[in-house]
Amino acid sequence: MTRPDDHSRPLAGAPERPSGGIAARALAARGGPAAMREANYLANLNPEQRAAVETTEGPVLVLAGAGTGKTRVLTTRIAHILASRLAYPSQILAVTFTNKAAREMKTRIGLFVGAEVEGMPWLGTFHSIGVKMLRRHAELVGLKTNFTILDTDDQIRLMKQLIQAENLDDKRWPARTFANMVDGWKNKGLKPEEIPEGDARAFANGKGRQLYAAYQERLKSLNAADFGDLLMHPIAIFRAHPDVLADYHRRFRYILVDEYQDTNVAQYLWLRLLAQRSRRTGDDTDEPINVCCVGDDDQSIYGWRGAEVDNILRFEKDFPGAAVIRLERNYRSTAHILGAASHLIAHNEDRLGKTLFTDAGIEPDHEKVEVNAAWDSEEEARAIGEEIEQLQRRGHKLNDMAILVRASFQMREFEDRFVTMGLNYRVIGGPRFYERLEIRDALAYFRCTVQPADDLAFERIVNTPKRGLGDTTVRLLHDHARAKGIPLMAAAAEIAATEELKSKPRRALDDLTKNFARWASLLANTKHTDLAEMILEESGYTEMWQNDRSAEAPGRLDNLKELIRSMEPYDSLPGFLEHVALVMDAEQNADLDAVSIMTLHSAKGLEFETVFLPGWEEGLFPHQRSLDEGGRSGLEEERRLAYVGITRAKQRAKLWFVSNRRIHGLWQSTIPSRFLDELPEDHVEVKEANSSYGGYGRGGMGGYGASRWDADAFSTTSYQTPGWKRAQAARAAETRPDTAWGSRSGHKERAISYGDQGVSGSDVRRSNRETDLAAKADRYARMSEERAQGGSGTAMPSNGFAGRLERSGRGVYEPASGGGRGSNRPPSRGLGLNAAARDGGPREIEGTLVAKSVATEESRFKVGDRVFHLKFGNGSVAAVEGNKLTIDFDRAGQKRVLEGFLQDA
DNA sequence: GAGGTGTTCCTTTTT
DNA sequence: GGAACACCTC
Repeated sequence: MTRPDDHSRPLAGAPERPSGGIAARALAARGGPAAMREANYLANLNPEQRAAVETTEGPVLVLAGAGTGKTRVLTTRIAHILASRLAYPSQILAVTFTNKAAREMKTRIGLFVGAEVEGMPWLGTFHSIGVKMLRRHAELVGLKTNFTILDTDDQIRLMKQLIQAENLDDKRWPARTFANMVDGWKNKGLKPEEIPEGDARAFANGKGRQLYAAYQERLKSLNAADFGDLLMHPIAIFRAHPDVLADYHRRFRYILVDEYQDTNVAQYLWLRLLAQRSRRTGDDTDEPINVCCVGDDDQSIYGWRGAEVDNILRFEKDFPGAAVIRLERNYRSTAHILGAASHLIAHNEDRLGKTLFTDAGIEPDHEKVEVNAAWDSEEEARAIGEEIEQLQRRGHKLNDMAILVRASFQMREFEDRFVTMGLNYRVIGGPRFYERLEIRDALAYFRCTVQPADDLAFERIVNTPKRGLGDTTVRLLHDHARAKGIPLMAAAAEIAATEELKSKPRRALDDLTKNFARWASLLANTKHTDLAEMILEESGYTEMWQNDRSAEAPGRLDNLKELIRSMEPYDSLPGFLEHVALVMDAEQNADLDAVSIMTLHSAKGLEFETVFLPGWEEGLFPHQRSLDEGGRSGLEEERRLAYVGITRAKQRAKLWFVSNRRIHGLWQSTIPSRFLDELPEDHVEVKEANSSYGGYGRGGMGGYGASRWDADAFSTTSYQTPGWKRAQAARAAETRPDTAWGSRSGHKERAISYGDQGVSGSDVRRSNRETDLAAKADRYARMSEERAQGGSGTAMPSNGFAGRLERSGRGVYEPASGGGRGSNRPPSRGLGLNAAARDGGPREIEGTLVAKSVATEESRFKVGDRVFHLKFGNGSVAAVEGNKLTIDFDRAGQKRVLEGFLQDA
């Protein structure tokens, strides 16, 4: 591993800027050398970090690799600015993406400078700072200062109304899809009149633009803003009102941005407006722009929601003369883990290039990155569960272990397993507290109390609990409200005072509106928690759940109590609601020792002693959809995700892949991820999948291969082990495309080709186990033979990338029976056909094509033949209909399967 | 208006 | 397989 010594080299050809020079001068001018000497917080920094902290003047880009002390640099930098009296706390704008990051920064700066953090009003997330600015200038975009912030759910309901108002089929044009589109536009900073023509046409027969504009109008009339607006509006304000912008220019002396690689266009525009100026202060000198962005292009994993890596790649152009500082000295992981991660990420082309290194050498007790194989996802969960217990027995804390999955459906298997085992776990980033139904209902009540004009909140709870105020009544309210230009609540009150409704709904409306009026009158002089409780009681909401017999009702009641409790720290109901709108997460209890389960995405920024990375299979990871929709850049983002995953580990990274996984309810055979191929041999140990042979399934814990985790088993296996060979063999089988996820075929083909392989009885997997295991060895042997004939399946790091990409471009899977065209068909043709069907063609065509190819063939099996099936083992043919066969399996019972999955026994 | 049944979808997710 | 949603019936 090389150790770059020029830690502040520019990105590309830009003149080197003397790092520290200006800073030193500034320091001398303002704080004097004494400030430097006293600054013992600098002593703990390495030279690169120190440069990042001390280069206070002018634009700075800090490329901070995983585990190189990014947060430390950011916080120390702020502390340094404060301690050196370069700026007051209120003159520093520091933005993060998540509340968690903001909180952490606040805490850590507090450790340096004490109470001064309280005075850092401009440290927060993009959105919270956006709200703050917007509340100050709301009238400039036609809002009132007390505008409400809509969450996604409100947003979708609103859009649905608009779509229906246009007489569009809201099934054909779902509000959710439209919400995503609008989100995407806002991420790009585009107003309705600015969206590309193509986008505008794409939705609702060309009504996209019109709907977007109508939506914005609706928001304005509701005095509401969605998340995107929290940045869009400030941008519009800055552009239209230079005086406002100039005011912020005067205010902020330093701007710091965390996770710069994740910024989207809107955030970028917002930042640039704030940061790009010749600062004209009273003394009329142009000072340089002191913007400091910290990020890691290798950890950019949010492209799919609008993040533009390009922002970080382009930093020097945007801010000429920028100092670029690379942090490459890693303090987190062992050399094996770093070696594996670095080698993997080196397969990406679009990167600024960093090489992580560690000062710690390779110690004998450092474990290599492990690659493990399992038969199916159940075994994977079981084996990982047992390994966790082993580690626990050796004294490791569960809190130090994490399972990082690509997709959340993978979590379930682990949860099931851990529940059975009695192993503590916590799921991070599951359904968020404030997104729960009962919480949202309760919040809607509070919103209506605080803000009677909040129509969306009103609609949400007008008939919850049931009050006999159904569609008819609500429509009447709408009409009345619209006709008179008043909010729903007011309309309700008016209508309740007339004879327009029958007595029952009229009475209900009257009660409801009077209740809200009464609660509102209590706002000023009642403790907010008491009031909240009162509202839930008196509205009948609590009672509704008390009377609910369903299993989740008690939990919901608990959540409501928790909600009231979480309001304690706030001083008013409105204050609490503002917080909730921006902070959707709730703290988890950290006292419990538990394994963390989370997605790779939510693992960014975290670290664990031991990290389990299951599901490294083609199609799942890299995810098929990323490949289909993102092409090469999609693949690269997946690879960055893999990089993020591995670099979460301090001591141990354990990768897993399985041969069979159930996807959308169907069992599918899978092949190891190409990313496994891209790992360097030196730092990786391929574990033997001895569960295939051990007494697995004979019940009892450790039933399969207790030796597996013995010290001996950790010894010198490598790429020559049976495990690796099997992996390669399985991969080689890809040349004859017989796996669903490995192919580029769309969903439709998969569903049809594999439809009959689904397991109908839930008992099958268990009863089938022994068969599976015997079959496994068999199957691998077959694969090896095929591999011998079919050329090398090896893809070594240097060339593996290109090879794999090409190979993934295959045609529709065709069952391998009767010498079908599947394997012989030229890839290009297959791909073209697929791509056309997938991208443009009507779905019907796609279905027909495939259905035809599957259905017209005659079976080569006849009743009575003995057959072998990968999942169900051996059996005999009971009936034949075209290529669909009914098989009496020896262990799995009778199944209907596609011929393509059968072989001669 | 409520409750039961059919249909469709299925990556990642913050604010 | 299963959740979420839409539609349909009583």
